[in-house]
Order: sequence, then structure tokens, then C-alpha cells
Amino acid sequence: MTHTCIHWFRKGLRLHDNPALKSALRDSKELYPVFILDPHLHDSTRVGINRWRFLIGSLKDLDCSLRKLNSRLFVVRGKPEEVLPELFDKWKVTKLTYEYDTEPYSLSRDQKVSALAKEHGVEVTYKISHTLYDIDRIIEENNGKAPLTYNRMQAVVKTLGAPKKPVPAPTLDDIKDVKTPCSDKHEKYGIPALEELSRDTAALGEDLFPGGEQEALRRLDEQMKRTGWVCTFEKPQTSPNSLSPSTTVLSPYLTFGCLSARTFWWRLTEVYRGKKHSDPPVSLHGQLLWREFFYTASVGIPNFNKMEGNPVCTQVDWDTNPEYLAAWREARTGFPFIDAVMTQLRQEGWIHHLARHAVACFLTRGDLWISWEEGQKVFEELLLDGDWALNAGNWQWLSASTFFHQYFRVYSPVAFGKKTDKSGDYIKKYLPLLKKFPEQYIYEPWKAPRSIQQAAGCIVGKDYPHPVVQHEVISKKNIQRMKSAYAKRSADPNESPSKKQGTPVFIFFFLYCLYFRLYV
DNA sequence: TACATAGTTGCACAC
DNA sequence: AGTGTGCAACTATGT
Repeated sequence: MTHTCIHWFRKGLRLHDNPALKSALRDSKELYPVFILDPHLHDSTRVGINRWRFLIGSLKDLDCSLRKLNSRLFVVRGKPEEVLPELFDKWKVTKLTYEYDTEPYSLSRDQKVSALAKEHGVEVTYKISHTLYDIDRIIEENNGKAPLTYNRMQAVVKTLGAPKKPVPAPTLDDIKDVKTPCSDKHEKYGIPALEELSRDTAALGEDLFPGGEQEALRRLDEQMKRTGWVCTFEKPQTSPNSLSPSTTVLSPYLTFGCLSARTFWWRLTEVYRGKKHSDPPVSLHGQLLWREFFYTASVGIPNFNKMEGNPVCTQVDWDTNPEYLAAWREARTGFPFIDAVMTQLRQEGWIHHLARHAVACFLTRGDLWISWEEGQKVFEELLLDGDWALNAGNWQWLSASTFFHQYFRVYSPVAFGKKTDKSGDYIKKYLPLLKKFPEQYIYEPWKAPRSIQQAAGCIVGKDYPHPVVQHEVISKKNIQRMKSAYAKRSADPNESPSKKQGTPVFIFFFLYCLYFRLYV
């Protein structure tokens, strides 16, 4: 019991399965739980209103839980590399603990902070608890490279065994010898109000997915009670356009670390025990492994959130088209399914994974031929579960740039939604303007005769836009553009140095070498 | 080395 | 309603 310790919450906004916090409690006499509002991360041009609300909810919940342990949360405003050294001095800190974070910004930030801590005589301890495994170990186990297929990922993970068991949340007994100095002077470390962070609070809808660990654990309990559903869960069989979510919506809680992935994993293991159940990649365990897969890729592949300089990403001549991009972002492409999904995304901050597929394919290789990096930015702003690694990885997947290569499989902005919602109830919910269109035209209102448009009280071209593109025509053209991008990829050894050369070139080179070995 | 195989979730159309 | 096909034909991995 010697240290005065700051536990620095960044992600990992929870008490359960928080080994770094446990480590802080083990040998400290004073504890300051700190969250830093970092202008780099918490920037209102990049964080939408729903994500602000989720973050604030999570901080309130964390503060509440800490107060039950006779402690509290200190919310500090400023750059970590500036405010932490000040706090080290002010509070006479001797130890700093935090959860390991693999994002490039976090790694360089933490490196700077660790150096500063050393200068201030502060001991640094960090623990891995955001992911199921130590991501660096996965890469090591795969000969220093990130697996590029899920199959390979599974093989590698198998050698590592099951993920570690989660660490229980600290109790009053754990904290009884550790004090958190609290006084009125500390009021400046309060949790921010939404108005402090964002201007357009009027745009807020209902709080469907409140932030915080308690809500995360409640939601987990609720989902895990559905044992039959959990055991038969197959992601591709869930619906992208049901009126209420067809999946768990635990992703925002995993992103912010309100829920530990290992806690989720082991709860699933309990539910599965002794029962027939689905398996990865489609099962719920499989979903957690997908998360791990993209985290591994994001660590092992340089420039993972970019096309240029990303060695595994197919280089594509995407168009710069601000009009198309705005139409997509603002839900006015003229394709009701696409616009409904984009509306749900903006209003609620969560859309089904397959809905993400449909709009991502539409923006990139399917229709609008706009770079996946543009889509990535929009998702990062609007998704509650916007996660650096998963967002970059999935955008590469859907644009057939990395991981997925069957670019000729194109989602139809008309047909895809019909498979699970023939009558278009989802469209009618999010685009009430179209709610009087008959079923026959709800996915393609521009095909409705004028009289039907009039009866529906919605004229295409006036009240609702014409489709921005002709999908049947443009998607065929785009497949050919993808084909030529792939042709360049396999022809250019600089782009993929590990790839074999064009076969004829290789054969000539081989014969050339053979000739010299034998005759020179 | 060369080839086979699989790949979480495409679509349209036939039967 | 489910299954099979053509579409044009990709890559990473395993053997």
C-alpha cells in the first residue's frame, strides 16, 4: 500500500474485467480514477451527437459505480500528454495504470505519456483486456503477419487456447485500504453536459441504447437468457431491416469497453455448455472472433485505415464526387432502402451489419464508386459502435479491397432489402414520406405511375429524389472497373511483393537461372 | 510447385 | 419454398 495511483480510463469504461484497475488497487493507498476528454479523440467534427450521449452516459455510470466504492471519477479536459504531468505533480502520483489499446493514435500517445511518467518518477502498468487475446501474440504465432482469412485466424487462435477468464469487479473489501481524496475543489472534474460537447442537441432522438457498464451487463443478461436463440444464432440469417434489432446490439458497449469481450465470450460458453450450438464464423462466439480478426489486421497491416500505403489493399481509382457522397450521407440517393438505412444510422446510431453491407457496397464498388475511406469517416461519426479497427476492416471488406475479393457479387439496393421485408415496413418507418406507396413500388417509387405517386402524396423528383444512378447499368460498369483494378494489382509486383510474378515472366526467369546454373 | 478448394451474408431466374 | 445454375471468375491458403 505505497502508491498514489491514477487509473486512466480511456476505453474500458467498466469495473468488471479490469485488470489494470485491480492492479492499481492492489498496492495503492490513494487512487484517482481519471478520464481525459482529449481534443484529438473527442472532437465534435468527428463525433456525432449520439456518440457523445453514449460516452457521457458511460462516464456517469462509471462515476456512479465508483462512488459506491467510496471513490469517484475525475474528468479532465485537455491533451493527455499535457494534463497528466500536471496531475502527477499536483497529486504526487507514483503509479499510472491503464488498459492497453492497439490503435495507432493510442500507441503513440501512450508511448509519450509513459516517457513523461518516467520523467516524473511514475511507475506505469498496463494490462490487456480490450480484446480476447494479446493481439501481438496472434501475429507472432502467425509468423509475424496478420492472418488475412478467417480460417487462418481460427487456426492461429486455436494454438493459443481459450481466452483468459474475466477478472471480477473490485468490491468494497478490495478498496477498503485505498482512499480517493475528494473535496469541493474537485468540482471542475465533473462529467460534461451534452451541451458542452455538441451544438445540435435538438437533433437527438430517443436514447435507445444508453451508455454504461450497468446497461451493458443488463443487456448481456437479457440476451443470454434467450438460450435457444443464442445456440442457434447464425449472423447471415438475421435481418438487416427488422423494426427492432435482430442482433444483440452489444457492439457499442464493446467499443467503449462498457462490456468486456472476455466476459461476453465466457457467458456464451456457459450458455453453449452441453447444448448443440452454432459455430464460428456465424455464431456469437464467431462474431467476437471477427472483432479479434480485424483488430489483428489493424495491428499487423500498416496504414490500415487508408488505401495508399496499405500493402494488402487493392488500389482502386475511386472517383471524387461530392454530390454523390452528400446524397449517400444525407439519405437522398433515391433508393428507399439505402436512404432508410442511412436515416436509421443518423437517428439511432446503430444499423444491422448487413444493412452496413448494403450501403457500403452502394457507396463504393456497387454504385457510386466513391472511396471506402469516405464511408469510413461517416460511419466513424455516426455509429455508436464506431471502432477504428472494425470500421477500417469492414470498409475494406465490403469494397472488395482487402479480405474479400468476389467483387462480382454486388448487393442490389432494391432486391436485398426485399428478402427480409417484402412489404417495406422498415422503409416506411424511417422514410414516412413514402409510407403510402403500395408494396409493389416501395423499393422503387420512381417506377410508380404518376397517379399512384399522387395518391401516395409523394411525387418522385419533387418530394423524394430520383435515383442518383441506374443500378443495373452502373453496377455492371463498376464490376469491369474492379476487374481492371485487380488486373493491375496482380501485374504490379511492387504493390504486392509477396505475390508471384506473372506466370510467363516467372517461367522465363526460372529457365534463365537454370541456364546459368548449368552452363555458366 | 501446381493445383484444388473455400470463402460469415449476391442476383436473377429456372424448376 | 427451397435448391441449383449462370453470371464472370477474384484471392489466400493448404496440400
